[in-house]
Amino acid sequence: MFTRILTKPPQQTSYDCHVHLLLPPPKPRLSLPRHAHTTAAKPPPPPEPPQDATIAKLVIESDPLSLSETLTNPKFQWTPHLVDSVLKRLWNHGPKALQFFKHLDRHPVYIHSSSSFDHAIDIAARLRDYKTAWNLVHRMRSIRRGPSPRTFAIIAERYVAAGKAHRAIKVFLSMHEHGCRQDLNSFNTILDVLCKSRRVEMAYSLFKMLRFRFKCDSVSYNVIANGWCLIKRMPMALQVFKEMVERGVEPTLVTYNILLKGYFRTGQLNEAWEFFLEMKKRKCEIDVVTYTTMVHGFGVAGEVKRSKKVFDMMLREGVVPSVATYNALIQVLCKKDNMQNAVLVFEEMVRKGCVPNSITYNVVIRGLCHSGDMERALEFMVRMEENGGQHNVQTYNVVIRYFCDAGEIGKGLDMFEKMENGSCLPNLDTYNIVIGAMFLRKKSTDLVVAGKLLIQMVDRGFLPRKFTFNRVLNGLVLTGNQDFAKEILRMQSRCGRVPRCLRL
DNA sequence: GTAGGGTTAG
Repeated sequence: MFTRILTKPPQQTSYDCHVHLLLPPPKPRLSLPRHAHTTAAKPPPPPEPPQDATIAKLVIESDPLSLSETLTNPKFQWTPHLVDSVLKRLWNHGPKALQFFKHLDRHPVYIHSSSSFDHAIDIAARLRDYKTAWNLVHRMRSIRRGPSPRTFAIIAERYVAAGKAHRAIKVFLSMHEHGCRQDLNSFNTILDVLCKSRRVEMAYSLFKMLRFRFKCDSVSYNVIANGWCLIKRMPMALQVFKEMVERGVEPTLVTYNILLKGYFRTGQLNEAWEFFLEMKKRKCEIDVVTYTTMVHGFGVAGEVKRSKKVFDMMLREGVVPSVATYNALIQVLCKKDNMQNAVLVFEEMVRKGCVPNSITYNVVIRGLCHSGDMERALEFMVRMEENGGQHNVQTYNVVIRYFCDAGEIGKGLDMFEKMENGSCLPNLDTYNIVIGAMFLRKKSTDLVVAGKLLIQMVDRGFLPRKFTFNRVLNGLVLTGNQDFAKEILRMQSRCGRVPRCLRL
């Protein structure tokens, strides 16, 4: 059945309206106004200062060869903040982001700030282009803009994420060779990077090896205890807590909150409650984080009543709920109660003057999508924008996913298209969702779109999984698109570890 | 931006 449909010749279908999106990028539409050519009689009004979104779009659409010239146009008033914003906008188009950074680095007057260097290094390392990353480190040193401990934390984090935890530790140990001092803060940071990436054993060994050299403090112990909690090894977390007390380092409220969260993570609700009571008994100054942990912990475990009780207790005790507290409660109601109540709490927080953030909106939108109410989900998307919250990639991913799951592929693709226009670039998840959806309708033309999306994502510095490549290749071969399949096969062999497009 | 709470699905 499947192959019979797919071997039919491609037909013109309604989705063709989306295809233009996936064709080679259009010629730059954003050209600079040419005031120089206007008659001298009336000087034109001063042009609007270019915003980061406009610049990001310009960078994406412009030819790399003319980019340098474009960026040196005196119209652009470069500031570190503007450059950082543009880099953030281009986060999901790493090669273009680096192109932008490198071209602007040749600007006759403007000099990149250390924070822009850090962003660029982060982007290069995320693309696993370590050569570029280190070149940038040397460049920033040569113009005395760093590198800072922050720079090394970024590089270490990227190495760990790429499965190179040992390189990360080497980076930390060699910081001083790059003119950056090792201190307790940077030690705590490397421990945290390892722990957050679940390399807790390694962090603990490093900690035991160097704890006297750096005179470890409560932060170091908290980082390690939190690491054990993250991988649900409460006995180890408690042991670290014990060691801490034995060595005369005073546990803080942060320590208690970490352990409390650990009990919830491991599903030990009674222990969590006992621990909370103990905290109260010891006159520990319980704060909003403690309560948020409880509201979330009980709620996601299905104990909605207890979750609400804790929320009320918090109000009685005069602790003011934060956005995170409301987000926790709303999420709990979305998942374990019903959407009416979740929306009621949303309205209540607004009434009380607590401003919902993008996480709040995304939680509500996801809940509405999940309950099948796409219409209200879209209403909340509008509301989000009206209240100054920009849709982020998570917002789009949720809505696109649910449209596709509901079989409304066209609406999903419309949303995907809207993202590009609204200056929110798709990330790896988005591509996986949309490419996956191209197999649902069993249409031969959908597979061509899948192929084009695959090429686009590689161009933008994402490495698709082997599974994705094979799936698209098989689909194209089965539908008689041999030539296109060959093109994708060539791309696959080219893209290896570092995408070709990175070589500037 | 040295540590703790809130967005991912099945």
